[in-house]
Amino acid sequence: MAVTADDVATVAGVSTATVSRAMRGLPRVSPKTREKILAIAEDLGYVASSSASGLATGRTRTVGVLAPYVNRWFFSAALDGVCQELHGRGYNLSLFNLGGGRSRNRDRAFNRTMVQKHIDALLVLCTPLTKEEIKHLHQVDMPLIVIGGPVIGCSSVAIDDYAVAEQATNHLISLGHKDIALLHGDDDSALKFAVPILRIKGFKDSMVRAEIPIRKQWDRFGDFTAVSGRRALVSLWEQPGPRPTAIFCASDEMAFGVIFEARRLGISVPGDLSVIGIDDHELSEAVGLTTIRQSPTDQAQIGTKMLLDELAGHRGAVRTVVASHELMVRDSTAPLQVSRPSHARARGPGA
Amino acid sequence: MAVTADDVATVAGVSTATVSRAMRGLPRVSPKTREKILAIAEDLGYVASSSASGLATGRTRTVGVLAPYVNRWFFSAALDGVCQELHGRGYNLSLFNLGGGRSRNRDRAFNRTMVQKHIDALLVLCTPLTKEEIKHLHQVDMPLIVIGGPVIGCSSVAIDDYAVAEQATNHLISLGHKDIALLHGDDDSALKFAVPILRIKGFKDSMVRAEIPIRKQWDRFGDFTAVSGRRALVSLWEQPGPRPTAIFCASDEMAFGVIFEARRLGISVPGDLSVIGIDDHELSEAVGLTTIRQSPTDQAQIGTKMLLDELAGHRGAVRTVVASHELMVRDSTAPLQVSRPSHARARGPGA
DNA sequence: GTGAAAGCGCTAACAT
DNA sequence: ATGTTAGCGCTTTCAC
Repeated sequence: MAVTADDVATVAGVSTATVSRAMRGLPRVSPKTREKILAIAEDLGYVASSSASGLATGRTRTVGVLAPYVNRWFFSAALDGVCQELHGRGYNLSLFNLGGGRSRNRDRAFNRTMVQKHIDALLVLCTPLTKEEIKHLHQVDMPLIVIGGPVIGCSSVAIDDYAVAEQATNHLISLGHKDIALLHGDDDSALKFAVPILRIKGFKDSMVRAEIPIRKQWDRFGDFTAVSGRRALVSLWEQPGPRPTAIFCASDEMAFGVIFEARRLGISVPGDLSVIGIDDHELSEAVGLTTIRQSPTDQAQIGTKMLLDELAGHRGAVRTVVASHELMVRDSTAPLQVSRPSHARARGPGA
Repeated sequence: MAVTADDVATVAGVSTATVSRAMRGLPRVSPKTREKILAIAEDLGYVASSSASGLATGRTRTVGVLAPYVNRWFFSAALDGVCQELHGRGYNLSLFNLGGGRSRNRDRAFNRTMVQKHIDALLVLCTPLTKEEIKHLHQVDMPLIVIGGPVIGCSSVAIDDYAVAEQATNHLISLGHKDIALLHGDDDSALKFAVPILRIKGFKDSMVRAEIPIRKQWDRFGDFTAVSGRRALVSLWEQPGPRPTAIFCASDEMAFGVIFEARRLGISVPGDLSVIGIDDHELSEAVGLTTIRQSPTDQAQIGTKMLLDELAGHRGAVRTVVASHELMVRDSTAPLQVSRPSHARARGPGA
């Protein structure tokens, strides 16, 4: 089990200092000795203890990732981006999951503790943070980047959520729609997470600019899941009065829910209802969902690279970057049918 | 930055040993002293260096997770399970992503190196491993568990993939289907991963037992993604000759692809084609997909618990467990229509 | 180019 | 109940 640098040194007939230098590719070791040491290390299965070198150098070669979820589209895609970048650079990844809805405060403090003295840099994935938490993060003096949403006082890599929502809404408007419902996400209202708010604002401003009235009765809350999308459509269709001809969904997963439920209710998409999402989820193409593409993987990769560059000594490497987005027009949106039949049921599911 | 146990000790007027005991809740510290030390530590923002304590104890309080992907359903769900269990137990999670398809061998060796001297236990997520890799894992003498698939010589937590495939197939057969296509996953053939193979075998044995001929021309390969499901259906429908009335998909994501593409092609599900999957993906209910449910989250949680129990001194805690599964009948499967119209196109997408 | 020695910050016997 | 002391395994001056 415990094969140490001493063991290698003894076998090689050199000192541990030389072993250390040889293993890390430092100069001041003759090619011959290095080769010999490397061979012996390989042979003995020697791997430097990260605890020991961490203690000696003050560096753990580990980047921490703070995430509220790990199994939702944005977060798992971003995690993949982090892994990709960390890879060849020889860094480890330490994952801190805040556990989304469940177990709020106590665990958060716990995590703050765990983070310290353990990692060289921290990447925060689109987490709603309290003011106090932000303060704590700054106290821990290490490179820090936020992915997927702006946080005051922190550098971040994210799309311009306001512009994205605006563009999505304009797409609907340009197709002639005026009766547009809004399905917004708001899964952490207490913490005032910026992303849902920005998307709502983008939608509303766009409507106002086009002089289209926003109907409050077509406003629905979702939690970024497909299930909440289904619920929203049902409640929209159950309510008396006129019905929207289009719906702006703040995320693709909610848009999926709307589309799947529409099929059940016999509502034709895009015949009766145009649906647009935001994200370009991996299933969106297969579903034929019109959406605005963003790449959490790319964003996370960029953020990780900045962190690593900063650690490598490039001061100022970590900075705020606005990531790109792109409208993907597919089959779920269509021009408004001027004279369309009333929203009668067409047929049962799958018929 | 560097507030050490010494600092706390000095302020508190005690020795570092007492600080260490107090911080870790060990006995042999008077309640008064403990309280005082805890207060000062809190005040100074003291957190023990994990490198230092790791070096001193030989334990890092970190569990490693080895995964081929982090952004696919099974893996991200499992990761969530690991996080949940690790949480309150004060353990950290170190993530090693093998990077799925890209960059095969070199990186794998790299990871093996990183793993050692860094973690106390290892959880392997459903990874196709070479014989040599398995050998290496055993050499690293630490608790080890595999989630989601059997690996020779290792304890594992997984469903009985053979039985699951059998049950799914039997469901189709019991509905009267005889013309059943097979869409199997096989994303890592070179490494002979057991799961796809077991699922294929379960399907075939079930067919043979029911004395139903297996038609080779209805066999399709997929890679567990929706896109591959779409492709499979297209090629199935393009080919001349009779068409299947049902399709067994080795994963829900591939089944999604089949269903979405069916809609495009005007094939009614389940009218013309019954579709069954395996997994019970988070979107399956919304899609109305009949499937066999498994919970990677639960499996990972069980596996992690065993690992932690073993580390806590319960020898024999790590062992092989067969996880449960359950048939979820929804809207994508139906009894065979004895006299059905030919597979004519019904209408365009979304119409 | 290589070695000796002094830590890094903690833990764990052993004293007291 | 508390302090003293000796490492844990590596890195890093500083000599040679």
